[in-house]
Amino acid sequence: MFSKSCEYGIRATIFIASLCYNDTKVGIKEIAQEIDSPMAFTAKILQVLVKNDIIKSSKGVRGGFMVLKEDLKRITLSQIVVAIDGDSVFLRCGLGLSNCSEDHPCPVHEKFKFVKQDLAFMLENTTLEEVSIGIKKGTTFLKY
Amino acid sequence: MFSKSCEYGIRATIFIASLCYNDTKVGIKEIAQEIDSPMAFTAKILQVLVKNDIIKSSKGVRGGFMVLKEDLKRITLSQIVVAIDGDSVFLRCGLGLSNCSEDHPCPVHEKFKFVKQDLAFMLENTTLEEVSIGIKKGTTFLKY
DNA sequence: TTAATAAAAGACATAAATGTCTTTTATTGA
DNA sequence: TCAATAAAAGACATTTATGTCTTTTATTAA
Ligand code: FES
Ligand code: FES
Repeated sequence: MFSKSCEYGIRATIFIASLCYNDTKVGIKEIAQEIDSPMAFTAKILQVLVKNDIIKSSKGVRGGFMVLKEDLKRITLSQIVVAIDGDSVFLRCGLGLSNCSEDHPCPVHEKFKFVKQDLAFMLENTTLEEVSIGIKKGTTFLKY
Repeated sequence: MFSKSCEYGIRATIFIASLCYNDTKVGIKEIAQEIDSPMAFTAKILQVLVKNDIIKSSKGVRGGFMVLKEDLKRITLSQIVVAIDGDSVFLRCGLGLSNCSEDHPCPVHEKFKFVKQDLAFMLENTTLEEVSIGIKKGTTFLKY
């Protein structure tokens, strides 16, 4: 469904968000531990998320990553996915034709249309707040 | 969504199926042309589909690939996908956790569940017959 | 029975995704 | 001002997916 990069990116963002209630910044080492991901690789992905205004970062002593409390309702899964993997998951032809359109449909176009719409709708309407609550409460998990 | 292999595999199978009404076998060269795919690579994928009883093949003069008419209703997109990519698209955790379960859900488990179910249902209930009709009639396309 | 044919099989090549390491830059607190 | 810290940046390494080429095997028709 998503690339590894995207999976790590979502997991990292949710973890960082789950800590934002106490305004704590968190370092890449702890993030990688908590989501069980390769540290250096995850760091690269976080750079993209920072550039896309999804998470904030600060360098130096007491630096780290954080999500702004006011962003919890604004940021959706869709924004994270698009930042890392692009919009191909929703828009691409399911059979790999160069462009997916009603004018030149592949044999599964009508069927895939709904699945892709559902996925897009779900991602666009799922906020960071919603998915980070479970982590804070301990009812959902980010590793194993 | 699917791997390139799987995309080519589905397209090839649909094309072969669209010809099965006149019991014509078709060679790899023509298949690759009609679905605009790399010929040698596509040949490899077709080997897998033959092994999985999705298409038939015969070697030598007047040999080629075909789909049995009686298989048109039996074969579903799901079978093709599983043969090539496995069942990870339906079963894997959307965030890459090692196993997706109600007992140890990731933060998007409840949301993804429905999307994955819908996809699985669609693929399991879409027959080769259904998707090859459009190709025969010329209302759907396998390339560009 | 042989030559032509076409898929199967396997070795090899290339590109893309994933992952690691080192150096640089910015920040902070002593 | 300086040393310590941590992210950013960039070069590099490894693995996986994608794609190609050659040889082998099976089939057919002459
Ligand atoms: S053309 Fe293939 S999904 Fe739209
Ligand atoms: S545990 Fe992640 S989708 Fe089920």
